[in-house]
Amino acid sequence: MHSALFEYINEKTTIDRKKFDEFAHYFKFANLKKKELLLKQGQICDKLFFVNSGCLRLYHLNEEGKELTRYFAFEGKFGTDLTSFITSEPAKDNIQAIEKSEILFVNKKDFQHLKINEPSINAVYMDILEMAYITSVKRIYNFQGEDTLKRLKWLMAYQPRILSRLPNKIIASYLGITPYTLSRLKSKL
Amino acid sequence: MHSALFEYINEKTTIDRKKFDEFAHYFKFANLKKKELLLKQGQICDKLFFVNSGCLRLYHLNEEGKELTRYFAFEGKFGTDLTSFITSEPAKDNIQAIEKSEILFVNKKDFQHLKINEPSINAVYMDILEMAYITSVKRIYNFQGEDTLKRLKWLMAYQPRILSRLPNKIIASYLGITPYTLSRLKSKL
DNA sequence: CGAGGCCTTGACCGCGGTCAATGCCCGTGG
DNA sequence: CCACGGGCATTGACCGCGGTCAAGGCCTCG
Repeated sequence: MHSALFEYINEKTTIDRKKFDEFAHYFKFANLKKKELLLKQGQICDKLFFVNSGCLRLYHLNEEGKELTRYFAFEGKFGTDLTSFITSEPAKDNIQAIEKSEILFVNKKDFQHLKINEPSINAVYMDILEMAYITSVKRIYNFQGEDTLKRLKWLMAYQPRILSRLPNKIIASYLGITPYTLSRLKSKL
Repeated sequence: MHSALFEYINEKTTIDRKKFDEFAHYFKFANLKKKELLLKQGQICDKLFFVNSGCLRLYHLNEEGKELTRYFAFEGKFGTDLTSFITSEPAKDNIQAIEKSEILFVNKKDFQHLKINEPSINAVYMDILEMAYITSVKRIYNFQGEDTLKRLKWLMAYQPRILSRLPNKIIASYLGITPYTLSRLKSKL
């Protein structure tokens, strides 16, 4: 149940299984139905989620009611509204299981305790932050001054899983375009 | 010369001046002329920069030769191509002093040494990362599905310094629009 | 005082959004 | 197991935002 998490941590830093088993119980298990919501925008996000199987997405509704997807977390990855987790301010995003999913989750309090007492967890948090930052910056490059066709091609090149696995409606909201435009782009290939 | 840096660190964590003075020499001083380049895109960024006075910007040229600004670092802030600093891959951005500036800079090697041996520096790095992440995510919200007028209004509300201090050409490249459009937007108020 | 860069404005145009219609797929219940 | 309904994908017609290009005025700096 916790082995994917162990592998994740063991990849980022060095930890033996015995040590891991001592604190693994802080990470609780949950089963999610398709489309189940883990967090609503406006709530404070005080948990980290680790995806065992399935897929989470972060999205929000803007003023016009348009749905905008910001991030996907697939199996073997962490996902959360990090901004809210860091600042304890209301989250801008909803967190939703796109597919039937199995996850582990940990409280912010427990996690901070671990961060101080377990060097491996501190290293993992640093890594989560660094990767989250790098991913965000890539998206900025992609949005700033690139047309929709380039954005789609970038997605094809670097995140093909998203294209093959998720419905067009959600892909479009991730690219910041309408499903109509995405459909036309794909026909141009 | 190092007092602004001391204040920065002292704000994020607790440190006494004596301790600070022991390692402050790792942060070297430099004087920059207006428009001077600190880093060219394609080089590996192995330094952190702290702005004592003036202003740095990060920007790159895309395939069509259009200039896109990603970030500004004003006095009292750190600025660097964090992605390249973290991964040691070639930087996507140029780093340039927009105005005559005074900065401190520290090598990645020295900084990593400090990060391990000085808890305050470790805390500062964590804070730099968290703030950089949060700032990036805000820009994503702003680019994804918002029109140019909203982007400008957001800038007026949250980063008025940029508007009052920097030339329109650079502001436009930060917003991902042309100077022509920015000019028209401003006339609409 | 001259030259070059920046800001502004007008004319034009094309990309991408909106709206409507159609067809397809898939899940659900009889 | 089949029939139905609703959501998703596609496509056409239309339009408006924002980009491009050209021209003119102003300010700055050499």
